[in-house]
Amino acid sequence: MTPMATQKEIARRAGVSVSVVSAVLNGTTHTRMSDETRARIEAAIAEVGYVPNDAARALRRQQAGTIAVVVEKLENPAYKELFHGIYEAAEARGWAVVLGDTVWMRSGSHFLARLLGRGSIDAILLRHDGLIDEEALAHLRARPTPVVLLERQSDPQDPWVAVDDSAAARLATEHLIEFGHTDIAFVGGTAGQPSTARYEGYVAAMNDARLSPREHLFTGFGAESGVRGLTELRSGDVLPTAVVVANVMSAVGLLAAAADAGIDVPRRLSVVGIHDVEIADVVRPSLTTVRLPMRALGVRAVEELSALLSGAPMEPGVIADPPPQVIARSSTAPAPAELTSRSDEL
Amino acid sequence: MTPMATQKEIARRAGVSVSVVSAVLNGTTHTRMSDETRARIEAAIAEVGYVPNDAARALRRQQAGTIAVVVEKLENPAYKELFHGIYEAAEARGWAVVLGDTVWMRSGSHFLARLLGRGSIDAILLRHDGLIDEEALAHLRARPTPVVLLERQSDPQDPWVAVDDSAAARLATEHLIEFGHTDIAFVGGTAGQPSTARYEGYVAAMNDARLSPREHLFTGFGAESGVRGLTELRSGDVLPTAVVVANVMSAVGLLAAAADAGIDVPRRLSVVGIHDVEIADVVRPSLTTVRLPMRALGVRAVEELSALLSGAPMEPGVIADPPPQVIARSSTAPAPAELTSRSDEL
DNA sequence: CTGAAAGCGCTTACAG
DNA sequence: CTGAAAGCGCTTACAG
Repeated sequence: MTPMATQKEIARRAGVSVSVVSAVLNGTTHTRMSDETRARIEAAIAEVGYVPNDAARALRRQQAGTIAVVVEKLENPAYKELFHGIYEAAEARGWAVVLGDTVWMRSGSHFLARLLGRGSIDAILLRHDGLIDEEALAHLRARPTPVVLLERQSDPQDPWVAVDDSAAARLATEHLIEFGHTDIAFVGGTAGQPSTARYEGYVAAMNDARLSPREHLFTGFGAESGVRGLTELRSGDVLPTAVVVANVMSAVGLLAAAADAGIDVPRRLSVVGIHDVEIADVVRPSLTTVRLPMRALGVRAVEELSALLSGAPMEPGVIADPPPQVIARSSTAPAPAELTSRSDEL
Repeated sequence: MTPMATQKEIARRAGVSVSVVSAVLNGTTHTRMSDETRARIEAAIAEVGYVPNDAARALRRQQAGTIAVVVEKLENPAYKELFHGIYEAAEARGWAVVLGDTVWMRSGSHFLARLLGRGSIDAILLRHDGLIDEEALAHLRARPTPVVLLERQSDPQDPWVAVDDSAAARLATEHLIEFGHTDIAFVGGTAGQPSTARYEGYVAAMNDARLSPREHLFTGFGAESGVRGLTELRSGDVLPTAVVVANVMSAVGLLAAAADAGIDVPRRLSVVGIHDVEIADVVRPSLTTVRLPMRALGVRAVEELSALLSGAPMEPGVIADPPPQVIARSSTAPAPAELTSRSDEL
């Protein structure tokens, strides 16, 4: 096995020109050749253990066959299904997928350079919750590399696809309302998509039920955010009987904080998290969540990218099918009777 | 801004040859030139918004400046720090990092092709727990692309670095022994690294304390594995008073199963998980863990890769500094007195 | 049915 | 101080 064999070497061994070697490798041109020639070439290919040079191929074809997926907080378990969907759809189209975290995209990083440069990445799928710096975003927009955003954009200068965050929060809220809750809070996220869309869904559900929505408590992401969320709720006049948490890890953090504070979930406080992930099923009490079609989001995103690359951009939009779905577990229950009637007490 | 400007276009605008353009871009050759020329070229570069073509560069330089990191179960929270360490060390050496999951590496995938091919990936960091198929591994080994394994190898034909899994499990076990436990089980993982190393550490600690180790319960990974682990433990004659779990998510799953079964953690059963991740602090009872230097592992792995690429391979080995460390939380407590003396009861 | 040649965009000896 | 040229490994019209 010759480590670095090229088509030239194969051509030499098989006594043909590189054109023919390339032809048997790609099957695009020179399709007609004698079986004997083809066999000789295939033997030589196997003999040297040929692997193509992707850089040369990318340069010549003017496309790398690779797309990048960049998300904020790679460790977010909600991305598991998203990645799977993206991977499957990309493979089906002949693309390799590479992943990265938005924190790697800081100005001047080699990672960013690879995204901005041409030749090694054909397109980018980007999901962020507002923590990415504007400079990096501006860099991206200034490049010809297509970028599809995995979140709703009010100003659709960038193509985007998104799950229905608003509907998800609406469902979560309605689930609580059906349980008789009237004082429901909304906690978590930052000012920006997708948190804002979720808050809007919550407000809509509250308004529909003629209930007063509370202010959006921007506590950020992660378990710590849930802990802070409960602290803020307890520092108010009245502790609500239920809370919608913008993010599943925050919801788990809020659950822990409630346990530590001796607040009984779900009897005194019901909790719903957005995004159904494994951990929701594993904490105690188990967490009621809203399942969002993250896998379908990944598939749609790749389709959008594909359309974009072929010059036929699709309508940006929200994934309607499958719709978000409440997964009821043990963290939600009917509102405590004594509180819904009088609405006081800590 | 001309979307696809090349050095040729810049040279034309500045009235120089591409050699000089390349020189100001890279600063390697043609270092002496008139300030006026340099200024004119820099102006042209800014004017067209030049970005290099990475494929052309990679082809010419015969290196891509990108390393791939492939792990099993991307969603494992223990990787968060590992990725961070790898990223920092790689950036410092001028490499971009791309991530992928081992399940993407199945034969014939475009992702695998990109790893196997030359030109776009200079080297690979690979971590797996035995779930990767041998065929993919054989493919990798047959290529000249350097691979560093992020786990201990008994047969060091591949370079490797690893955290001290054995010491971690030993510490976990000793922590329980200090609490007076004598009947301690070991649950989780598969037959293979790093689970085996952890089991060995457990056995060593038990032997040192003249206690009888139990059999390794191979239940796999993830929360489900912990649930199965508890089921198996309960189906035995005697439920141990403590358990070391090979994997932190499995430990959380075991905690949930214990709660559901009405087994009091930590008063009836103490639980320790390997790997300190955020979730350990957020479940209730919070989970005692052993913290492993995953960030240092990432840094060392990149150093090893760097040495390998420069033809001076380092000694493979275990990261001794910082050493593993027990993070005591609420899932471990002194052994129940009535059980350590009589050792029966369910 | 097969080969010679151009060219993707870059870097780097080499010549002047 | 600057330019012309070769060549990295591939694909693809084009010619025969």
